[in-house]
Amino acid sequence: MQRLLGNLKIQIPEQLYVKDPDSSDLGMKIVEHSILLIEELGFESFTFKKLGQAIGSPESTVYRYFENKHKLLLYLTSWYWGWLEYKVAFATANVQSCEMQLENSIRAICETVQEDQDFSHINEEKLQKIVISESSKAFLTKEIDSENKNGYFQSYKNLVDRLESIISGLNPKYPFPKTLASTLLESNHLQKFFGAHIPAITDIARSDEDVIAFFKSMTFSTLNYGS
Amino acid sequence: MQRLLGNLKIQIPEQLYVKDPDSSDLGMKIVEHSILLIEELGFESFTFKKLGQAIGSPESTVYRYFENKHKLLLYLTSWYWGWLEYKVAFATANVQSCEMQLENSIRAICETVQEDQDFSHINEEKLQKIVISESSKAFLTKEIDSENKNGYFQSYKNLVDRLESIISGLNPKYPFPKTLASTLLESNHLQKFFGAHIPAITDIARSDEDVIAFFKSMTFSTLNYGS
DNA sequence: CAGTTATGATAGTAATACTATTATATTTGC
DNA sequence: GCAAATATAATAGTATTACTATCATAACTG
Repeated sequence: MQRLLGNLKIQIPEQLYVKDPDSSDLGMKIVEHSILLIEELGFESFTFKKLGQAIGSPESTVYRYFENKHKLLLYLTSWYWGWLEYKVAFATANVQSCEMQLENSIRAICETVQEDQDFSHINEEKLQKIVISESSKAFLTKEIDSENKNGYFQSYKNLVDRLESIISGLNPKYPFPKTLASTLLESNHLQKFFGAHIPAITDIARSDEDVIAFFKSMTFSTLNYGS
Repeated sequence: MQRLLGNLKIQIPEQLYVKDPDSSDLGMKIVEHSILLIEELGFESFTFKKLGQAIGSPESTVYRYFENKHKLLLYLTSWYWGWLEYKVAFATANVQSCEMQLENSIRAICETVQEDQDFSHINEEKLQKIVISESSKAFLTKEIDSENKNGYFQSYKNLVDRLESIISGLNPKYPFPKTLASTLLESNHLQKFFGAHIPAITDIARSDEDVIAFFKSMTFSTLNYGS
């Protein structure tokens, strides 16, 4: 998939930041380098102090944009979900056949970002790696209920809704369209991670085609569209 | 499922502990209360200091059994996988039909532990909740490759192997038996978590029957055993 | 009963995740 | 063009975490 529209801003729930990082050069630098650093160090070893060093600012400056690193992670994952929803929308636009819509969506979900597609300051390739390894830590917390209530997961819900309607378009009687959608999204990450790090528990090698074949077969046969 | 055999010890890779917690009363108390505390506080807020307070020992004592809380989590999840493998083995023993074996396995995987089945000092109900919310944190780390090399995930692999052979028993030509197995295990947790905390992204209510219906349909249709 | 091992009691340290304060730029409105 | 507001830098400080170390005592073992 080629470059997306140049001047399109991905919406992030404003509860996730103190000050919109898109509103200043410094804010964008914070986001840009947080992606580089989290990808490099892993989320546990990533700190605002290190991020401050990377951008040449004191850590207190970072705190003026994000309350803490958990919210920064939520911000980054929300950006990714928004971006992916956009990719799915694009991949299904003007496609008549529901089957083709779903197939294209699965490809969009499973496709490994190949190189920085330069959506401004965001390195999508590294962001995708972060999402694979770290995104579940954004919701697997004791604060999940209040955070969900506060709308922190809106971007994820939007994406699931879009996938749900594509799935239901193909088989309106299928009783688990959302479950299938969220399973596709999360399992894609897990299988990619297993393929790269615990190969004994998956048949997926490193190519996207394996993952796509698995999820296509799973999805279409579950929906009784035998693949 | 009723109580398992009384004097059966679940094997845990010995790299995961400094001193076998099963070898002393204090060790078992550590494991017992770590389950209660992690379930109560969540893994992030759980500390060895709090655990020490809970058992009336200084935190240095806890360190004599476990190097750090990450390894303790690996120990607990390994115990759970070992226990689940045992449950699956039991649920499929003497069952002739491959279909029935797989169905029973799916039930065993998805069944919510109803009450403490009192496998000695382990509260399986709470341990299962921990596995649902915290187990992926045990592998989603930057140290995954060396830890995998060191055999930290052996219990998980054993379980996946067992499921794989059941799946392949039903359809020997299916190319993704391990992927399907690990997807079942992980997605079951995720969907239970979503059902309880982010209901907008799943169709699963709180009953096990929904999850079982979803995974049965997914599994059998993928294996061309149309359900 | 001596020797070993396990545990308790206590202290200490570097790093983390913040919060606070003050000074200095930079931008904006008039 | 300047005062006022705002953003950032510089620096300090604090409670907690995740350990490590030391020494005394209790318990078990041969």
